Amino acid sequence: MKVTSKQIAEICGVTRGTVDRALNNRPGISAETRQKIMKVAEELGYRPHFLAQSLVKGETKTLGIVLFDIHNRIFSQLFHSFEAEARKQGYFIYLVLSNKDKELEIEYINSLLDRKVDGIALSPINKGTKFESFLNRSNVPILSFGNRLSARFPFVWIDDKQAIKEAVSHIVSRGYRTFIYVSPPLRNKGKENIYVPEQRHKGFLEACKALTDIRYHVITDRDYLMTIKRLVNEAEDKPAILCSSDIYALDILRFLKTHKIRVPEHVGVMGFDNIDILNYVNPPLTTIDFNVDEIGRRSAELLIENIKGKDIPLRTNVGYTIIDRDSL
Amino acid sequence: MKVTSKQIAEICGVTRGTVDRALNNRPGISAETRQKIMKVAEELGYRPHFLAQSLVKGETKTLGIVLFDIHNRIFSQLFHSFEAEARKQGYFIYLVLSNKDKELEIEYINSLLDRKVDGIALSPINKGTKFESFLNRSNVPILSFGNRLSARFPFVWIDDKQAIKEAVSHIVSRGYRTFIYVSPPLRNKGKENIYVPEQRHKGFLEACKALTDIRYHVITDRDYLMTIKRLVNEAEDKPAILCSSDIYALDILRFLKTHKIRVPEHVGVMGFDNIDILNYVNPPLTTIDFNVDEIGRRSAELLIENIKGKDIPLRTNVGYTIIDRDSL
DNA sequence: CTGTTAGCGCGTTCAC
DNA sequence: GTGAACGCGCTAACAG
Repeated sequence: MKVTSKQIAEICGVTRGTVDRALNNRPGISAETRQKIMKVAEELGYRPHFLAQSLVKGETKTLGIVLFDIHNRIFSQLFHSFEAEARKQGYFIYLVLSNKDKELEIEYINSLLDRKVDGIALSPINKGTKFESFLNRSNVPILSFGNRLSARFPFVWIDDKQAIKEAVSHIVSRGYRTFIYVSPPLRNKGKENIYVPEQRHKGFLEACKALTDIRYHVITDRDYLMTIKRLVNEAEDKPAILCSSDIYALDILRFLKTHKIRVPEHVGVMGFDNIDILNYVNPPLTTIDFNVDEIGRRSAELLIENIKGKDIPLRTNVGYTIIDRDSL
Repeated sequence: MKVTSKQIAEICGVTRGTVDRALNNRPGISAETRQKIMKVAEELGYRPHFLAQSLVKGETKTLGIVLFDIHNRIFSQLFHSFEAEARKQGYFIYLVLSNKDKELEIEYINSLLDRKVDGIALSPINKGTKFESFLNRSNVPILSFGNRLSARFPFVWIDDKQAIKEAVSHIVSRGYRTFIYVSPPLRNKGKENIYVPEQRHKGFLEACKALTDIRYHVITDRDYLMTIKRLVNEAEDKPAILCSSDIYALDILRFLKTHKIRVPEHVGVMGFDNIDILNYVNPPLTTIDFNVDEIGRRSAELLIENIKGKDIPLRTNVGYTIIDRDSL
């Protein structure tokens, strides 16, 4: 079943060196013996032993990708385009899921390194200098997306801060003057890598502070729905609820519906991410779309370039667009 | 940076054989030298070279999983539990996406075999004896889910046929007598592996034929929405639309809403799969839930058992439940 | 042109 | 207890 180059050598009455020259069409071999070897190899269905090749070449043509969440559509979509691009270039992918477990993430990265991946793409949940020096010791190219590490690691994502600012402008242009901003908890700031929600939050604050005649609230509670209800009731004019991700917006839309609060008549809602299920939601949600496929593709592309020794940009932003629908 | 057992041997003034005995705590070594070696290994941050180990051991502790679709929530969820179980047992996963491309699927499987994975979990898009003899030549355990191969390959899934039959009973118990069944195209039957839609379709037909005083239509067109509209208009009594998957149901709900056809007042709708986004849809969709996590977990578990030489069942069904909501 | 040799890093007999 | 030697399957540099 498993035929080796040694066997082919014996059958052809030559040595493995010669077989190798034929198989990898290298110079220094007569057309005649080459043909013969190729024919035998073909007949026997010879396939090189990838591990043995990797061992001697020092490269595995394998990438590791570490995600903290696969249920989030963004990441499964991102994986899809990452994998497609990597495959085109002959790379296979180990996909590992850290589930936002910081220790597991480190354990996984160690295992990937043990397995000699040529590079790692990472949506990190760890942060800080200790973690980064751990990464630096690895000696393989590492690229990040989603949450960011320090400027030393190439990062592919969108400009969250700017995007939120534009969202605020957009909402203001719709006539709103009262904002409710919904974000995941931000208190783990020191411990966990929550770059994305932080950036979006900062963007929101900066946008508001640059405006006059604006009221705004930031909600980061776990049971944010009750807080929202209270704020909506207390509001003097029609408020806009800006969500740091569509998932919150969906939850809120459902909640408002059960409480007979109408969107956009009584309150405006805007999301972020444009996850595909928005197609089936009512009312159609205004949100921010960004090119996830591009993030995946570029990440693979850049990581591989880096593996091949090229310098790559430390920051790559992909585009985004406000998708104007009926919830504002 | 990369420290080998050879280096440790030199430092400790012993040979690699001895180092190996210490590292893999095997007998035949004095406690003293063992301690010394372990200490040095620790200090140098020694990590065994996984490829070299794999090469000599003949196992890679790596599984391949081939999916034809990652955008389908079912599969990303399935991967999640598959990976978690595999990880517990020390396996890493190559995730490859065939995108329903039959040739790509074969190419991928070949590459996985080249890379000496210990086993493959497959949601096949190919079918037939030729494909299966190709798989058989591989000599590694192969397990399937989703679409099925012949009885020679272990299969982990649900009993689609029985589930649909129960769905029909459920709908009948709600008083419906007219059915519209929506399925993906079935004409590729000979070429492509469409086991799941076939089984569900068969189940539907069998259920209907066992009943009297029942009218039913099966729709497999690409633009099924127009057909549905026509059928709903022509129906003498209130029809139930049974969908072979939730995605159709969502599309249909949206379509009906834009045409002012009310659910369930004018027409009933039922889905299949209970994808998580149903939480945000209105009206809440009646559907069939099945234990996807269990499929992923069991698949990994069984595949690994098989790798270890155990016999495993050729068919494993996980449970399902009808989720009764408000669309019927 | 082809054969020989020496690794890649590790596991596993054998002797001593 | 420890060392020496061979093999996993392949690549590559050096002779001839």
